[in-house]
Amino acid sequence: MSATTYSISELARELDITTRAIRFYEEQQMLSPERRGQERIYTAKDKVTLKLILRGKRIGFSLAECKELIELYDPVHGNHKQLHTFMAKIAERRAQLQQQLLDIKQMQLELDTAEERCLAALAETDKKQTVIS
Amino acid sequence: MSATTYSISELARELDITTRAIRFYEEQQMLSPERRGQERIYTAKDKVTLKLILRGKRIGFSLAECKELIELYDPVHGNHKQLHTFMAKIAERRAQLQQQLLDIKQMQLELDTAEERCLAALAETDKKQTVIS
DNA sequence: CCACAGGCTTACGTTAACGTAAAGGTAAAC
DNA sequence: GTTTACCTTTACGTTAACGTAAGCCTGTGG
Repeated sequence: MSATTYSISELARELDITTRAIRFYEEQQMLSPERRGQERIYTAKDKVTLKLILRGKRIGFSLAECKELIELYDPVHGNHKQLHTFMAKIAERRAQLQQQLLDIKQMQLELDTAEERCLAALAETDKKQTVIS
Repeated sequence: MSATTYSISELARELDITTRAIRFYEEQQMLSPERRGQERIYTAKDKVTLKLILRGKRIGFSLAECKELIELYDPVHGNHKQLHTFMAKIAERRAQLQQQLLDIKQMQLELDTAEERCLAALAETDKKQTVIS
């Protein structure tokens, strides 16, 4: 069970972020790596957490929201009331994601027509070019 | 052809944003409404532009990126070279959107399991509650 | 007449998410 | 033994996207 661990710069390289960013996420209590002396030692779980953060960011969540998402996967929260609020938040997120899906599909359609217009415009100028030359 | 127009606060109400935000978008050259004296007069086209901005924001684009998107719909750009760069940008966006779609679907799956775990935990505590009471 | 609702400009304030620099500790390599 | 390559902490700087406040103009209803 020799658990694989990472140094901060290893993780940074692998995930293509800066060490500063990783330390910042720790400041924000989204990570709490072990220490060997002063040095931070990251586990596979920490790496998963970081990936969750990055994915959250890609779909436009704030770090605070990402933190909430991470906490959903943390089995510490046994409180009855908390579970209910979490369920509510999950529902919220779900609705938000649904809206984003619609937005993205709409945007894709529009990129289609934008691209077509570009191509048409290019064909036009090409025709003129041909005539002139 | 009595074109329908809007005052700034009408638009703000309808789109659920502040007048400050609308003026800010104008500062950023994303809008250029007509004026009647000092007052800004917005057309249906302006409203469409605003909606584009808001949708762009929902899927995580910066205002600068939204501006580029808007310019894609602006028929002013007849330059050959520009059209090519625009096509490149469209391709970029398309890839980005594709990644977002994957991210969102993954996130939805994970919300599913998170929700299940919540429900399971609730069921557990409920059982105990029943036994105790 | 004047209060009031809306519009305008100018300008400083704010939050998020890091960037960047300074100053220093440690361990292996040359 | 001193460069090199990491690591650390502390702290001020920066950008985006508005918020907020101040001060002023303008039409309109009571």
